[in-house]
Amino acid sequence: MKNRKKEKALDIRDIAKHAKVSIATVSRTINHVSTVDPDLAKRVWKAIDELGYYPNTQARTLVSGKSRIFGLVIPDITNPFFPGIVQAFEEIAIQYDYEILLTSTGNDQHRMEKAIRRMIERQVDGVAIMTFGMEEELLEHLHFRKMPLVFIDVGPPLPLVSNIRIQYQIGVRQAVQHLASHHHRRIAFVSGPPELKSATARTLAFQNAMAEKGLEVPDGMIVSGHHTVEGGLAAFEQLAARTERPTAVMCSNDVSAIGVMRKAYELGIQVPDDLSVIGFDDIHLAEFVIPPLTSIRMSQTELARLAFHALLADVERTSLPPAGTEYFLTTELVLRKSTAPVRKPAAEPSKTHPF
Amino acid sequence: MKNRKKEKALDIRDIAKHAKVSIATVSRTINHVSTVDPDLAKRVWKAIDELGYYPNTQARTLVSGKSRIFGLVIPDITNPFFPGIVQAFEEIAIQYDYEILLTSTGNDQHRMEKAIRRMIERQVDGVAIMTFGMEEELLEHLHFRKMPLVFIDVGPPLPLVSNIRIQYQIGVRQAVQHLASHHHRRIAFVSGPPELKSATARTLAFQNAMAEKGLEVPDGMIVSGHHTVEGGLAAFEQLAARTERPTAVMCSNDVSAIGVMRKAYELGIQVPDDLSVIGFDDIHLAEFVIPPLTSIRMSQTELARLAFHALLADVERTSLPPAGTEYFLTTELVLRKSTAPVRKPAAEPSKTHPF
DNA sequence: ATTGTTGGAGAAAACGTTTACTCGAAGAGC
DNA sequence: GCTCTTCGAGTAAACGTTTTCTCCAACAAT
Repeated sequence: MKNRKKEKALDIRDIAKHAKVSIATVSRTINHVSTVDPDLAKRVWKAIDELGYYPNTQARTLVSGKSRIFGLVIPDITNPFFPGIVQAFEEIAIQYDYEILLTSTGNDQHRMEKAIRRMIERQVDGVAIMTFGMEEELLEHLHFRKMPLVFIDVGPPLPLVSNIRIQYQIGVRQAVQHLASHHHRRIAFVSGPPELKSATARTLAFQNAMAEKGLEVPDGMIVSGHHTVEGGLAAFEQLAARTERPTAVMCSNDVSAIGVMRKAYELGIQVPDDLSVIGFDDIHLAEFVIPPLTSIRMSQTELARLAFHALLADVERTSLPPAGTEYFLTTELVLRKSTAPVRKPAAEPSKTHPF
Repeated sequence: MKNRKKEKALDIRDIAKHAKVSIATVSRTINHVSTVDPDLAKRVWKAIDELGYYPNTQARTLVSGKSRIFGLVIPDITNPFFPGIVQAFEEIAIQYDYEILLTSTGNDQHRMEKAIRRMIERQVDGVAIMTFGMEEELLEHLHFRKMPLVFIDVGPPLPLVSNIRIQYQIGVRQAVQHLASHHHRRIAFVSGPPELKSATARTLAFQNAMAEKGLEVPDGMIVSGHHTVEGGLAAFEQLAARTERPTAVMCSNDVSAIGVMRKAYELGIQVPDDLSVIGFDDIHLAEFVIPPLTSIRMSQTELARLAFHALLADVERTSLPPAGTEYFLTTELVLRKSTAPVRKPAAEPSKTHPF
């Protein structure tokens, strides 16, 4: 009869009894309410320590209505860009005593919906979404529950949701400028998956920048790399088969850039001498691939920081700025060794080290 | 007076009222208890759907005592090996309706303890730990609460905790054999952080394999790469400065191998012609770096699967195997292009493409 | 017909907290 | 010295579920 499955974990009541105070006092002590007598508090802490008590967050959440959990939805944890963000997000969350419920959707609409549903059921206090493509109905549910929301990159223009807008145009313009100044004219673009809004935004930025420079983008010079290494591989294979091969290719993210570099290498095309490559995201590894990859950088730390604070501002309504704010994140070109001036087509094969 | 902060989310009571049944029936319906009348169940589901009800997991957990959350502790999410595991773990967790509380400790003892504490407070049903170095006291708390535990790689030999033992010796032996058959004698090892048990286990496996082959490992031929690119960089710089430079280097993980390849490149040392490099982990990217990295593979999917099932077996005591089981995961060498036969030291510089 | 069984639905008691609310003691003002 | 505040601790009522228990109806067996 006394033999339950588990020994039944320690209660706030056990602490109260042991410290000879009421449970309310224990609760107040734990929550650092100032009105509790220092002597009593000391007794409580002592009891907590001696007995090895851990408060039950679930019970806490149930009554307080705040779970101190933020959901974080990313498309693909396997793409090194996102772990960087997750890490930064976690670091700041810990500081503020928040927990993260992470989910990697693989760009799958259905999994994303499941994830959001689970997050609601777990009573998250808010969710940051890095991947767009969400059903109206789900969004309505979220909205109906007044769930604090922040969309990173490209979100829907809804009244109360915050957005972090990444200013692609800046970095892309710098990149095109850089390439153009090195006499590149035939510049290809390896885009992301077409259903991903942030990918199409990057593509658009590229097209605009090219137009600004008066450069043409012939048909077939924009091809999807699906934001994966394999995608990059396939994309460049396609590009390389053209009669008029591009002298430079910009990629919608770094891992697909790694893919095109690799395919170029396989085909005996030297980067950067025969082909300039520019990535996007500036993942940590970009600096260390061979040759080091020139990339368009956006700060993962800053992105995470903005997202977290947007959420926080929304849940603690007191602090500014209000929900529905737009935040902006700039991008910039960081030059490394994967680009070079365009060469005369008929030149002899290059020597060895590109740097 | 009626104006609460939020509209107060839907209740199980609202559903009961709307479907004209008792809350017990609603609960039973949701939990698929077979005894509920199909007609009533239909009414309940209809109400749930119409009203857009999401059950409150926190309340559920509170009474049932099961949170359906597993903690997952990894050392560094920034190292691509771990995202692979996280992804596999998440996939299988979702299948079983479990949630993951992920934490990346950065090999920091203190952060790890905090993480574990938070996990206990969140009432996780078990935790998988991929990084060892834990205070006795914390372990005792865990043990005291009968928390299901699985250590991945190198865990403490405790009665009721499961362990997944990775059989390094196999892959390492293959690697040394491979190198030896290509006439390498001076083989260096870039190890991981010395405080990481799994890193020292790999180092030990290397030493044993070398001894088996009758190969010497002179002082200074084992140097720490800290399992990071930067560490690999520094490690090889040190190695390259030796009068007797190694002709091959094995690394305790892939990212440090990427570091040594990069440093070699900087120094004008060709991989694989002048230097053979073998990594460890076989991350996805290993196949795509230049040259493709030969590595010692262990299946991330399998690792995650084993860990999850170990935990699951422990929480649902019915199913075998029991808690405290040891699982084994093999490793194997996967050959790519970063190794080659040792060359005569005085040979001329290599041509260009290694493959 | 009467009594047992069975099966399924509802009532009510947990689960471990926070948070009004209550209440007594101590200090201030007259 | 008496009432009026103020302050801090304890009591009790939530929070949204699951789950045990109770109860009633229906059906089987005598």
